[in-house]
Amino acid sequence: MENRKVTIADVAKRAKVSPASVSRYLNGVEGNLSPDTADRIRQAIDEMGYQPNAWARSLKTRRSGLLAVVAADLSNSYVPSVLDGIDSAANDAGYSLIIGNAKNDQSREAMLLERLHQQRIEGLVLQSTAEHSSGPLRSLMESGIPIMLIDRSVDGQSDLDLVALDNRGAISMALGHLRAQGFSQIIYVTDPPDMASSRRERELAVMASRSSWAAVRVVVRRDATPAALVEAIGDLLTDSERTAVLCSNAVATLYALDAIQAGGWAVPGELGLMMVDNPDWAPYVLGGITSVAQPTHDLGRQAAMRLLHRIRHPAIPPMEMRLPGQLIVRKSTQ
Amino acid sequence: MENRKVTIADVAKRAKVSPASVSRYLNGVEGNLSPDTADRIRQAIDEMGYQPNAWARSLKTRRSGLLAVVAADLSNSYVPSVLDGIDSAANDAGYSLIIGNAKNDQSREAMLLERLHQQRIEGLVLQSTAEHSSGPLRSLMESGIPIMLIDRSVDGQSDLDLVALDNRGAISMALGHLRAQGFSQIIYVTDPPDMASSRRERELAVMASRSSWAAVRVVVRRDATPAALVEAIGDLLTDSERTAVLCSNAVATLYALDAIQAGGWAVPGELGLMMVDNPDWAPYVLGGITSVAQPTHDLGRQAAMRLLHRIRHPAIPPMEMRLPGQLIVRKSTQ
DNA sequence: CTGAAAGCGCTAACAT
DNA sequence: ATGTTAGCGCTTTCAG
Repeated sequence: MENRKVTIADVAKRAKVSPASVSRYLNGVEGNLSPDTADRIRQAIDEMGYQPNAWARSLKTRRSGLLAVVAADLSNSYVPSVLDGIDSAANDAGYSLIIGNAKNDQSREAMLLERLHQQRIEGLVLQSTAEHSSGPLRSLMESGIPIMLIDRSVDGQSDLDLVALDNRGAISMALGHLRAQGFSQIIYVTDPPDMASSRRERELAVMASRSSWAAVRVVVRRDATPAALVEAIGDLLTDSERTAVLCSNAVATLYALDAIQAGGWAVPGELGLMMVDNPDWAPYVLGGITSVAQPTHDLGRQAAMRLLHRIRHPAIPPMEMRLPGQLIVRKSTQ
Repeated sequence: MENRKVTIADVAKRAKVSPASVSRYLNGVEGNLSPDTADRIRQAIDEMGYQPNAWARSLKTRRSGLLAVVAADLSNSYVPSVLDGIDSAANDAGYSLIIGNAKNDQSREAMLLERLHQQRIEGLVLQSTAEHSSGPLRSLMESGIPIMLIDRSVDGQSDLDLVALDNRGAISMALGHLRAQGFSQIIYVTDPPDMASSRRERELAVMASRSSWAAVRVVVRRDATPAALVEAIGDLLTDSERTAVLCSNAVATLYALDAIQAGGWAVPGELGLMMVDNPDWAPYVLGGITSVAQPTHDLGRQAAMRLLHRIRHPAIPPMEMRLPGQLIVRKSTQ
């Protein structure tokens, strides 16, 4: 049955009722239909392969059933996992999900946000590429479209909701574990912290620990050459102290693994290793890499649920939600 | 400026022109406007923070600017990579992307497809969970909505486009490499092949190789217990022949790594290992795992570009596009 | 319980 | 070059 242009009117004609009744049937309205008409309508719909047109409906009801996620970088394994959580909550509520990939480019992010605004999304989950709100983001806010920030904040303490890892807690958990394992020197490997509050928070927490425990010697940025990390590790290993590398996330860990392979150091014999994040390969590399797992799936789910709640109750004040990491001890620090 | 309900009519009034002129301005129509009116319109739009309403536009033009991707399982690392490719092509063409996650559940997939149909997507990229076309999928086809299958076919040689890895070629590449490296026994580890033609194609290619090279001794399904794999490997290792494990994808490899860790075998000393797929951790596990890389990003891009092409030219006949894998030799097979 | 009619915001003839 | 008008397909008063 060719349903290219089957409209509610066609169905109505076929069922010998008014378009209004078909609409009522479709929406299961209270003021019920007689069983007879309902039947005829159902039948007509089946026979004609009718599919309601969501645009027309949206135009009238001002609800699109569309949520959007704009991620900083799709190729970071953090994102798909969070996305999975968002998707499941969104779908349970009958929403579809539009996805945007900013590719770590602020102007691209801005363009995406503008497009989504025109698409009349009902809510947005944003892992922002920018420190400060762009024009399109503000425009979205002014239109009263609920926005949930994840992973990273925007404009510091803003008036937007935020769901993110408790970065300070995660770092202190990691450092605590390393200290307990007898490591007395730490090399912290991180991405350049600009543009991502989460990175900055982690790095700050690492630095702050120096006051209570003067063990952190080096912070290496991933924008340095790989050789720089090899050298940094090599330098510290001349000491007699036990040394560990702590990585700010999974991608930074791959970078560190490269250096460790190049340097030929034994883990955990000569060098400890752990990371924030718990990718699926963590148990299998070097016999298992100790991790502070982020509750990524749950984080996405929470964000989406909160967003959906806010869509229904716009008045509730924004809040910051910090999810705890979970220490998973493996061979690389034992 | 509160732009909740700024319409083209409001802008028109403010700019003292007709709605039609504003529309013309928005769409950069040929029959040009005088620089003066254009200016007034631009100004009015700025001042009022006007955002065109995509639904209304779609309703009229019958173009939604929406593409959809429905993936079998978002948590498989294959998907985000392909998605990235699709996203970049879609965005370049000004389309937004709706994403659906079937979670390996056919009925969930069917529900998603129906929702997308109502959303009036202009095209669909589908990694199907089902062997055969569901009602909603057929309905989509009958409505003339272009569909690109990726990774897996549906209904065998169907009348839908397909973009996928050249599985036979990939397997023969892998086997050829193993043979050249002196391995004389192969254990093939795969997911249960039901519901995914790609898995079946790979397994068939492995089995077919037996006629020319009687080296493949065991095929282990991931639905067996982990212990089964340990046992299978243990059994074969009593031989004096060189043995390798070949995994059908990254997830199966994690499973095999578990067994290898449990068995305590040295790679590549006692046991070779390689896989189809090249996840970001491949270089770092066991000193590097030999891979046949899938061109995932390119696969997504090709699929999206072909889809966009088909949207413009519905008449072109469907075709099957097979992308070659690429052998990346690492330590695990040397 | 059901129908008639008025739009939602936009575009595309058709006029002028 | 610009304005008028008639819908796109649906929901929703308001009557009956």
